Amino acid sequence: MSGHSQRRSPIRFETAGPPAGGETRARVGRLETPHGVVETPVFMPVGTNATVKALDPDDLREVGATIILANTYHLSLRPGHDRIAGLGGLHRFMAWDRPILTDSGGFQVVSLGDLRRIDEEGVTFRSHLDGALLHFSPEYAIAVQEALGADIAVCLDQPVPPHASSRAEVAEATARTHRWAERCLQAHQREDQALFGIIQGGLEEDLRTVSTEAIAGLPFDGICIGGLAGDETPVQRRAVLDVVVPLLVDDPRPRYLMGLGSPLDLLDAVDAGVDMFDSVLPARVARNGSLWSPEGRLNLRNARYLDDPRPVQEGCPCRLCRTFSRAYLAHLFRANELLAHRLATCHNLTFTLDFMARIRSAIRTGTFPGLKRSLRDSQADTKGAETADEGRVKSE
RNA sequence: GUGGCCUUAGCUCAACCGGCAGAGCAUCGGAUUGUGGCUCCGAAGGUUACGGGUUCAAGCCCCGUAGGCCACC
Repeated sequence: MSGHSQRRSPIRFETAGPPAGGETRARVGRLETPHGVVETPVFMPVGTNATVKALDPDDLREVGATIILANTYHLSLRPGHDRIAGLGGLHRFMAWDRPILTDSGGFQVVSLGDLRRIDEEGVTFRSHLDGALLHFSPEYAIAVQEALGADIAVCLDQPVPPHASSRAEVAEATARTHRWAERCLQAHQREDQALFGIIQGGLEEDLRTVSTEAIAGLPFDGICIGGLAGDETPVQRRAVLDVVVPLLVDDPRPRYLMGLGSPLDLLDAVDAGVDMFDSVLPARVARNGSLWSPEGRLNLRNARYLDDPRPVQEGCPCRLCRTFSRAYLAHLFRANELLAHRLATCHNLTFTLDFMARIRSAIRTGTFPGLKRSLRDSQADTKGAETADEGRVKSE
């Protein structure tokens, strides 16, 4: 461990910690990276294939994205990390000059299905593109990410779906994740790229404790909390965060909960003390016709919107709401038009990033607990808007 | 005008020798959390063109009517 204790971090993170013993652990921060500053808590849109699906970089800036996530696994297969490196690196390749974080491919190992074998050396699995047998090791995941050249790389880990795994399996995957974390640190060379380690441990309190201490004990630039945003309940997730975050309370590094994206989930995790998030959720549901608003969720494929001249969300500054009606968007979805994807994605990302901006503002002014209570009581999250309306009517 | 074939869910079509009328698409609703890019799940939808007949039982067999297609005149 002493071998890498000399690492100089290419990022700086300043945070104003909340008063100890207060009502919330929510905090704001300022993350300086080689490609710019990121205000936290932050939501990172996911751009798997070096594109946030349906959007271009102008759209991304317009929706308020300050940092995005791209995917090591996918880009290594296509177009290939060496090709991207030869073309000047990921930032230049995709024409996005702001910060990027690359995921390690660990998640794909569990999400891409059955044909995989995990041993101490790494993961053997089949390409989702052509079925070719491939191998990912911690060292290879780092090499790929160094070639891509994102501002932040993360370790190859072994996430475990809590409900499909025994305690012994979670313990084994967690211990292996720690060993791989050390190998990733040893392998990582680029001085202009940060490296985050990943905590595992499933839903087991003691394993989460062990994992937090193991990862926080290594000289990473940030701490990821993995293995959540899956099939656990919000209560179970919060219980894990209430184990992990207090152990990091004096740790100056950013905390990144991988995979979380629904507004109420984000709110609760910020409250628990998390700084960074990513998720495919707002973009994916947008492409399937679900539009988020303060009143709840609108399914634009529903017949009720076919004659609705109002914008999806009154007063929303996004490309969709400032120009087009619900009726028009409903038509685009039914006609399977590509523009529906772009407009809906712009809206949901605007909504999500604006939501995070409101959270940051509330934290700064000390009103976050009130914001949290009012949002939670309104139960407006991403459930159906009409359902929420009916609930209100019934309660009167 | 004559002959042949046809008419089943909104659409395109299945349904063995007469034995509980189905599918795809469309419609309606739901899902989606470190992305395998038009996905997944569910629901509704029928006087089988119409009127008779035979039969324990008819989408299916018989008669008639209406409509459609093809060929011939």
